[in-house]
Amino acid sequence: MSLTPRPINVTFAYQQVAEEIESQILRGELKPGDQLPGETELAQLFGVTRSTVREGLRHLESDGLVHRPSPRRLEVTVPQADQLTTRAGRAMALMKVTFRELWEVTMVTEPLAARIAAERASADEIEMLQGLHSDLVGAEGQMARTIELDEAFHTRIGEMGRNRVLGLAREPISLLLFRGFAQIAPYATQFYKRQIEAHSNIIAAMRDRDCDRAEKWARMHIEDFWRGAQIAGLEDAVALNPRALS
Amino acid sequence: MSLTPRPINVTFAYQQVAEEIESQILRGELKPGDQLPGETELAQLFGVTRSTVREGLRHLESDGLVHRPSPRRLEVTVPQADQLTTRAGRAMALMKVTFRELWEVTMVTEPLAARIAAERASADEIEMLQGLHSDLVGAEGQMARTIELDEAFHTRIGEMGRNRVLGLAREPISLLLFRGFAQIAPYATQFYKRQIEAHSNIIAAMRDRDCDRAEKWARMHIEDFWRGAQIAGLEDAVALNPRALS
DNA sequence: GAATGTCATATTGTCCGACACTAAGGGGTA
DNA sequence: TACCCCTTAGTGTCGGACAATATGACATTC
Repeated sequence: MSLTPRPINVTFAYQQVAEEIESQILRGELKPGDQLPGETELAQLFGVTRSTVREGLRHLESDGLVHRPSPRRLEVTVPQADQLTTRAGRAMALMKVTFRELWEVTMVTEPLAARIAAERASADEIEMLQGLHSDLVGAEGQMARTIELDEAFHTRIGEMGRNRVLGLAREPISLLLFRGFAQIAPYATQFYKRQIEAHSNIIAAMRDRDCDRAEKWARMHIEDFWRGAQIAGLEDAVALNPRALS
Repeated sequence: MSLTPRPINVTFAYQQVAEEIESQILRGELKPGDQLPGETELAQLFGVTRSTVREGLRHLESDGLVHRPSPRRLEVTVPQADQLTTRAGRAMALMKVTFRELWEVTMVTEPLAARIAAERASADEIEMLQGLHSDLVGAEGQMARTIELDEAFHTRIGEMGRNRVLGLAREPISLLLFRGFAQIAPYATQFYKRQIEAHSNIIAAMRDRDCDRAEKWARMHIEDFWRGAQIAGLEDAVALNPRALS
């Protein structure tokens, strides 16, 4: 006879506190913006000590489900995108993902981002993107600034399609991938120029609301990046931790 | 004159504890698997109380950077995929993303997953996938089980391409999207049959190592899903919280 | 009346000390 | 060696304490 291996897990008090509050948030009984009672009150509500409540709150805080605008206010909130980005990026860095893995996914996300951005971006947004691009052109030679602006360029496109799911999915990936720029540039002299050209073409396509063209140029842009990575011999190199730069 | 709005942030002791340990992990000084000192020792190391250390540890624990195999062991670990999935899924549910957003991204991730799976999966893995599919066929009529198996089918394909970045990116999305199955099936009678057919064709293409065909069928599969969603009027409906089912 | 300044209060961040429970390792026995 | 018992250290939880300070109420000034 086989005993079903159900991993029994003792749930400690602080976990139960966190789970209970989390559950109420997910069930919609607590809505983002709602303010929670003080720690002392929560403690007697749950029948535990304040220390225990605090540990549970740290958990929720780190999950991004609650946050403190000021030390005295504790309110429910929806997890912030940048928090998720940080976490996912950290995880990918720690699991030592390769540039190949990052690139394969980027090959489909960036073209999609460009396509829906071309379809939905406002004229103002396109102009802002043009501004960003101009800054990038002006920053030639300054590696750190170039990377920063390149990232910003792609992030903006990712936001312009008004698809939050895509935004969430592509951000940590592109952040890690485009950091590779620094390692590629020295090897491929034409590289920089072609990146600039691709950016220009993407913006032009967006101005014309030509989704197909925007998508195509984005794809070529990322393909180009890969060629650079190959020249630099980075295909199966481990992507750097974004944190390492800041 | 404009005052630069520098958001002053006091960092509390428990945050500093967490940040210090986190930083050492990210810098590689602490490697996954390493065991950390006890709370009491950490407390005197950092010059704070045990309570303070504990709050910091809860933070790291929730981040998935450390975990306790048993209450007595505290070791460094790389964030687990399912943890990230849960978090991202929760976030998307709370920000009330629509099926359209989920679908748009899925339209590029699943074809990619099928393509690289067809290229890299072992014969055994393809057989296991076939097994999963057979179970799915056998589960006709049982909605909950059908959804569960459908999710598993897609997850497996996502893993078979051996691209962890894709795995991380697509999992929370597909989880949320395929839950919509339950809402679609009642409206579209042909729907179920066509999903089954698509799955079969994907497996067949994988057997032939025909990447293009696998990709094509995956795309058609997801397009089909969208047609179903349109019939059910779900395009801009908010995706359900996965938690709501469990 | 609006803006500014003062003050009392409640709540947080941190500390200390304590205790029950149990996982882990040590030593003894078969 | 393999098994069992026992000691011990470390965790989870508790209760209480205190300084610092955000907050809202109130008083003052223009």
